[in-house]
Amino acid sequence: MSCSACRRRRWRRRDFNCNGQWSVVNSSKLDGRDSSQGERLLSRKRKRVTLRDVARQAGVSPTAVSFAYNAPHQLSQATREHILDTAEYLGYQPHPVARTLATGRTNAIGLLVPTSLNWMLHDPLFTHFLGEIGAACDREENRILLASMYETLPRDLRPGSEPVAPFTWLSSIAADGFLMVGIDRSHPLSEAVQRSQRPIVLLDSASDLQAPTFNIDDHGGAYAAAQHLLAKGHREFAIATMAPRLDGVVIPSFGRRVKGFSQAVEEAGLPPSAVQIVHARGVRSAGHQSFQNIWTLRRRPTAVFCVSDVRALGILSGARREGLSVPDDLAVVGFGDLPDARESSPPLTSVHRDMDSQPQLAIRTLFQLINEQINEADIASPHISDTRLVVRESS
Amino acid sequence: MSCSACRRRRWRRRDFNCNGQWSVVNSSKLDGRDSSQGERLLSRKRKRVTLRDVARQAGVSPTAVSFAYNAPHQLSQATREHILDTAEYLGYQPHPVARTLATGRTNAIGLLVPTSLNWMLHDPLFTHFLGEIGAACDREENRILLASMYETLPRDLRPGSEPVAPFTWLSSIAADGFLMVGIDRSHPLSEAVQRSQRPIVLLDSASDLQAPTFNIDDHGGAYAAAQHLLAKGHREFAIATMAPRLDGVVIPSFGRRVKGFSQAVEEAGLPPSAVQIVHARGVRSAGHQSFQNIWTLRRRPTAVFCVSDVRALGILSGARREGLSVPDDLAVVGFGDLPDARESSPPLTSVHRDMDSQPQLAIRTLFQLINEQINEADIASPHISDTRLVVRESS
DNA sequence: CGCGTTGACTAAACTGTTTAATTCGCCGCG
DNA sequence: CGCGGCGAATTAAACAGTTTAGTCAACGCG
Repeated sequence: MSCSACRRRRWRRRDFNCNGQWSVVNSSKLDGRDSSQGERLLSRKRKRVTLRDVARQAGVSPTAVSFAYNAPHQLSQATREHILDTAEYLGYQPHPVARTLATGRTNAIGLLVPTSLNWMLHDPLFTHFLGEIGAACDREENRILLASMYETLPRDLRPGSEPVAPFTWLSSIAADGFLMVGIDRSHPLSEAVQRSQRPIVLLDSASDLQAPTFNIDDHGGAYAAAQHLLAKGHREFAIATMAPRLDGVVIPSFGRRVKGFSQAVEEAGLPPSAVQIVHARGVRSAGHQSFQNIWTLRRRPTAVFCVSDVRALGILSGARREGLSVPDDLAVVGFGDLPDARESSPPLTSVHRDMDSQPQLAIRTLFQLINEQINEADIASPHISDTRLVVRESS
Repeated sequence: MSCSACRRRRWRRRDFNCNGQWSVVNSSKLDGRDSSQGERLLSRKRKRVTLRDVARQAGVSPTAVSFAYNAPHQLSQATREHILDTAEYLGYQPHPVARTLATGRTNAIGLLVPTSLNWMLHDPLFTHFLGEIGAACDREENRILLASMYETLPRDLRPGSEPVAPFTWLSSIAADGFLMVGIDRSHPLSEAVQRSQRPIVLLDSASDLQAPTFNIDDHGGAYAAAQHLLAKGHREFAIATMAPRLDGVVIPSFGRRVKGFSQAVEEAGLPPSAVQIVHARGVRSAGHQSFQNIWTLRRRPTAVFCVSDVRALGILSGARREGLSVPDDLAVVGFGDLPDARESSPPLTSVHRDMDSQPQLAIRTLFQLINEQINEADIASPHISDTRLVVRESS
């Protein structure tokens, strides 16, 4: 356990003797740990061990310590080991933030969502995206910084507490690039994010930002759903969607779906009143709420189109609870074709979208932008992937 | 649009004239934006506008610029507005990392998981936790930094690529505190995290760390499940759990559940061979896999206990696909009592755990530690909340 | 008139790393 | 013996903010 470097070289700092020091360390390792824990409980503010402390103790320059970790070939083997030993002895922990400041890399990507985190994380589609993004981050040894843009909405859109200023908000997001999911062009923060000069990729959004965009054919999928229901003879429809601006958040893909469905109905020669739109906030709970709203409409629809599968599944279970028969009393069509849609009773008719490759493409593009392997200009945008209706027993 | 401050006061820097400057800005605002975008496409490395640039341009000290944002009352109204105008004009964006370095706050909490992010994010229980944590972060205006400890596992545990050194790993996690979920004491990184001197809270873990721990009564819940099945007359059991160390990760709560179940069976006087353990990797897919594994056992069990509900639900659908009757051909009991457990067909018997208050308590404790409102020593630990068996039709 | 106070603002130190440029000694070579 | 080159380690300058301890002038007051 003696420090080989010390035998071969005299370090500047005379009072540091490897052999002596190490014998002390070895004998009191456990006690040392315990006592430091005690101190820690007394005061968290204990001065942190910095790279400079290690350098001083080891009798080398700070640069040498940095090299010991980041550029081993710049140092002789002996010095390197001596430094690492010293660092271990002092309990040195590098400061992530300082390192980031100097290198310019945070090794994190910012995942920005328009709603509250709570809301988004209860949406199975989003958590599925998160899984795909996680897989990519696993590969790149990056982290996900999950941040909600909800707090920054002005007071009139989001009743409640004061909005967080874009300045304050952005200046606390340390990420190398941003993946924005479900962002509408009306969002007051999107321009600020763009100005931050970091790479951005958009997913399921509507935006004027100069950034690669990955969407799906919301309009076409919803249009097909309406055609299907019209062919089945339905003439009275409901669309179940999110509370519009009630929470201040606009999810653009939902809007496109509503438009697509309505357009098909209109083109079939039916009056606009044939489509009634019901709103419900929440995610998981929105289904039940939506069902109530539909069932208490004066003109009861015979078919309901939901902007997401979670809502549709909730309506199914609401209908079951009410003793209704799906599809005879009410036909239900969802959007997204979650795995659960196949397993529900009855199995849910839904607009299928590719849940995997779209986010994969987006996150890969983001990493390529961050690593400067590609240029924004190289990307044909927006990238729109197909949707198709999968008919099952619920319609 | 003229700068009121300029009218009242002469700024040191003579070549900055608010009125003149502003007229230029106004007339070329769009062009300016466009050309800057062009530049940006050419080189991302364009020098960033710093606080010092703003100070120079505005003819004030850097301190004043900082005050303009962070301590407005220290400055006269006029100066403050002048600075903000100048900052806006230059397109100043504060640097999150520099700010963090100086203040010592990242406004992010590190959520550390033992598996790959991909794995964890497909687990509905975990994403539910994530939702609760997200809600707390919404309130505290914090972000979630999602980081996987999987990469740091040594090669012999995790075949594949080289492990990331704890040093490197930790030095890229910029968080004010850590919430660790499902961490086993055997994990090589947990000690390193503790040494980072930042607050830690553990959830569903097994650990020697000096940190508040929030667990549930895994052993008791599994024990009750076994008793229930024994009372129903079952004598041949299977336990469906995760691949043990095959992916190198040990989830301690799963282990406790296996132990609890086995112990009850043993205490009933049955031989150890009455409990066969089947392993499956994956999360969502693990259910189907588990079912296959169970159904091909030489001695077929009549009842299966799953360490999680996802697995149990997968087994249900596997059995359905095979044309089996649950519970007649195979009784199924899950653990966790997810909302989906009530909706499955047949509804799933499961060990109920409180999914909400446990993570809420954990995250609240973490924020209190970070804000130094409480001390580690104040917390009675480990905190263990009750579980209870909810019997439904699957058993 | 001298003294203490207040308001507005600044200089300098501080946060903890990385990295480009440089020095220093040593070795081999012409 | 001088010189080029090399390996090892150092110096100093970033990185981009915050914060402490002031300075300085104006002001009120006894």
